[in-house]
Amino acid sequence: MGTKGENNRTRIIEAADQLFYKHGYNQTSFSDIADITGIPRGNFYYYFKTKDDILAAVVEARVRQYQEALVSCDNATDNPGERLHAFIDIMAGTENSVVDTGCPIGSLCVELAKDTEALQSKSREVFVLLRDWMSRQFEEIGLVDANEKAMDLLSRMQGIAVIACAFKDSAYLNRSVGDLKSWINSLALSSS
Amino acid sequence: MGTKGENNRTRIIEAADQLFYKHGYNQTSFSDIADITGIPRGNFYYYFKTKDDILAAVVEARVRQYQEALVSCDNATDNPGERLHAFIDIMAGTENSVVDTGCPIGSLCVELAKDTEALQSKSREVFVLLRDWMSRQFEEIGLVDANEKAMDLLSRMQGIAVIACAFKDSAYLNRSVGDLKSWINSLALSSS
DNA sequence: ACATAAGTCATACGACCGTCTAGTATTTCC
DNA sequence: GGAAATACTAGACGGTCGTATGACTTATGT
Repeated sequence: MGTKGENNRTRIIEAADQLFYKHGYNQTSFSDIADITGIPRGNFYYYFKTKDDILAAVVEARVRQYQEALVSCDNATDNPGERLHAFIDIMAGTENSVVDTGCPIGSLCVELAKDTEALQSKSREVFVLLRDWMSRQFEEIGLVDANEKAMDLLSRMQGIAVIACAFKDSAYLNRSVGDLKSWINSLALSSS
Repeated sequence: MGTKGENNRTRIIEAADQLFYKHGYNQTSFSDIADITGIPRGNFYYYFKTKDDILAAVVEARVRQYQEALVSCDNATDNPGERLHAFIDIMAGTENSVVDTGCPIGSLCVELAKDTEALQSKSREVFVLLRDWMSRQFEEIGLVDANEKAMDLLSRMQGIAVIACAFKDSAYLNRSVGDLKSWINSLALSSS
């Protein structure tokens, strides 16, 4: 495949990524993507056979992107608690987007839970990546129920995103991010 | 307005309520509602001028329904902690639906956050009702930050719903409901 | 009883959806 | 330098969407 082909493909994925987040998967049309990229609507079929294929490519791009983010959390410090803090700060850093539109991962999963099972399990892949990484951090802290704590952390972050978005309340988001970090600190203390 | 007219109107709202939950607002068409109710699609315009009007009616119906549920929580016991437990049990009682489709309130709010502001603030009304009621319970417990605790409880319930739904994990939901009740108990203890 | 309104219905509109195809450029390689 | 493969384009298809309208039927009030 030539460079131009790869380039167009990538631009479609990037535009779709934004739009799936800002307007949802079902509410994003090929025309919307065409308007942003300048690539005519009719020839998306050349790059992707179906809209579902675009979703799969977007999810795979997000997985790669979060993998990189987790690596930089890993490199930032040797302390697993601080690593988790660093990850939480990623969400806090996108405060405005979260309040406007919710969590990109969570909102996609919830939307696709109302669609086909195939789309749903695809969208779950990002959550699985995060959960496994979080579980590894809690393990390193020394918790026996690391996997459960990972689910809890994921859950609390999702709850914060939903409520901050529903109430358009960034003050709540910031307070809760602080609470979350304190919770992690208390877990680290109690296991040492 | 005659009784037959009211009857059809109500049947439309009830069918829309189900469908907005199971398939989402945007993914529910007038045809879908027509198929369930048997009322011809073209005919909806008589009862509701726009689709947004149907949403407003559905949200108002949900507010009334939750108001009744909260009254029955109020009547069940004088202990505010137990009242909160009773409310949590409502979610636990719909376990299968939550795992399949998520929280009816939260998923609607997140979906409509990607639409117009008008739809968004309408859908928020249910959350406001619950938050205020929860806040009153925490006040009665004796907490000075009752409103913040109400937001936290709402948030944790939403997080549980999102994660249980995304991972299709009802075991996680049940464990977390238990954790939530313990958390409420510990709040009640620490303030007495 | 009859006029007026409320309720019901079938049909159609224009717009947009995701998908597909037939054809045109462009590159690759013998 | 010409053929074969690859990259790209534009237009059109059948379908469904939310909305609107005009006519028909039933109920209401006098």
